[in-house]
Amino acid sequence: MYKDTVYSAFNLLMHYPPPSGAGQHPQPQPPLHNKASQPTHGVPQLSPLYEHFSSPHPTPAPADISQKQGVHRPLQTPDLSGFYSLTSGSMGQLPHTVSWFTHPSLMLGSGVPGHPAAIPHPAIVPPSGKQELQPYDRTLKTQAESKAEKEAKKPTIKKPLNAFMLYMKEMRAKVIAECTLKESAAINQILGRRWHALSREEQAKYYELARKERQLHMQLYPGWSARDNYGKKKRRSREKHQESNTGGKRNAFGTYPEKAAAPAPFLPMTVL
DNA sequence: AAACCTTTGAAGTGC
DNA sequence: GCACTTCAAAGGTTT
Repeated sequence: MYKDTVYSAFNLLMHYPPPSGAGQHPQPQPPLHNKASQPTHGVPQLSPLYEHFSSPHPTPAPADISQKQGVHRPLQTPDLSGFYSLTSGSMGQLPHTVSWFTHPSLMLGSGVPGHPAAIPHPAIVPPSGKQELQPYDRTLKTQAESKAEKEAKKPTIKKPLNAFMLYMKEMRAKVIAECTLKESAAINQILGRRWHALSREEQAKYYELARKERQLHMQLYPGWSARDNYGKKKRRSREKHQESNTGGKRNAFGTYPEKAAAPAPFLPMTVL
């Protein structure tokens, strides 16, 4: 049950209280994304991403990576999720592997014109692994159906991760290890609280990293829009969620985070 | 099997 | 310009 995990997670939350006082949370950075200012031509300049965060063990440049069969590079498996992640860097130092593992251009995967190699990147995911239609029914399909099918088969270019998503990727394992929880919904609640507990400077690092990720994403996929992925997830009816309107900001599922994040009312005082 | 849950932030839509 | 919606990740849970 979600309640159970949320309640157990609450104990952990108590160790990471948000800054006292409403409105004391670090405010999101001003929009860093300036579409008009982004270059839309030429070879993407990748170096800033690798230079931004210093590391005692510098990550090889992408060109080097593409040639080496290094330990970090999974050549056989298409599932790169483990590599598409911030490494186990501490809060004070962002991992240096973020960008070249994160970014599609560096994975030389499909969807990157000019790259003959075919190492897929998590941001470029194949359509659902459903079986292809057999030849016999091809003649029965209309042109519109064929077109729609073709469209559905296109690999999906995922949205670049925002600052909080990058933070979650880095910290998830740590939180899981601390609280033994695995359920993402509960973990994410904890991460949300910790995110608010970060100083402005600490958050700024993730905002900057996210900005660079967006910038590189735009350079690689000039015509890409978040809209391209709209409607790819089927959703069940959300009507049941909308009745509990508290006036707060509603999330994607029609629920209200402020309400959901409230501590369990019947927690034993001993754990508080 | 696929959506849901849960978080924040970016970006899209509609008025 | 504002309010609302969708999707990014993740993995256990629910439908």
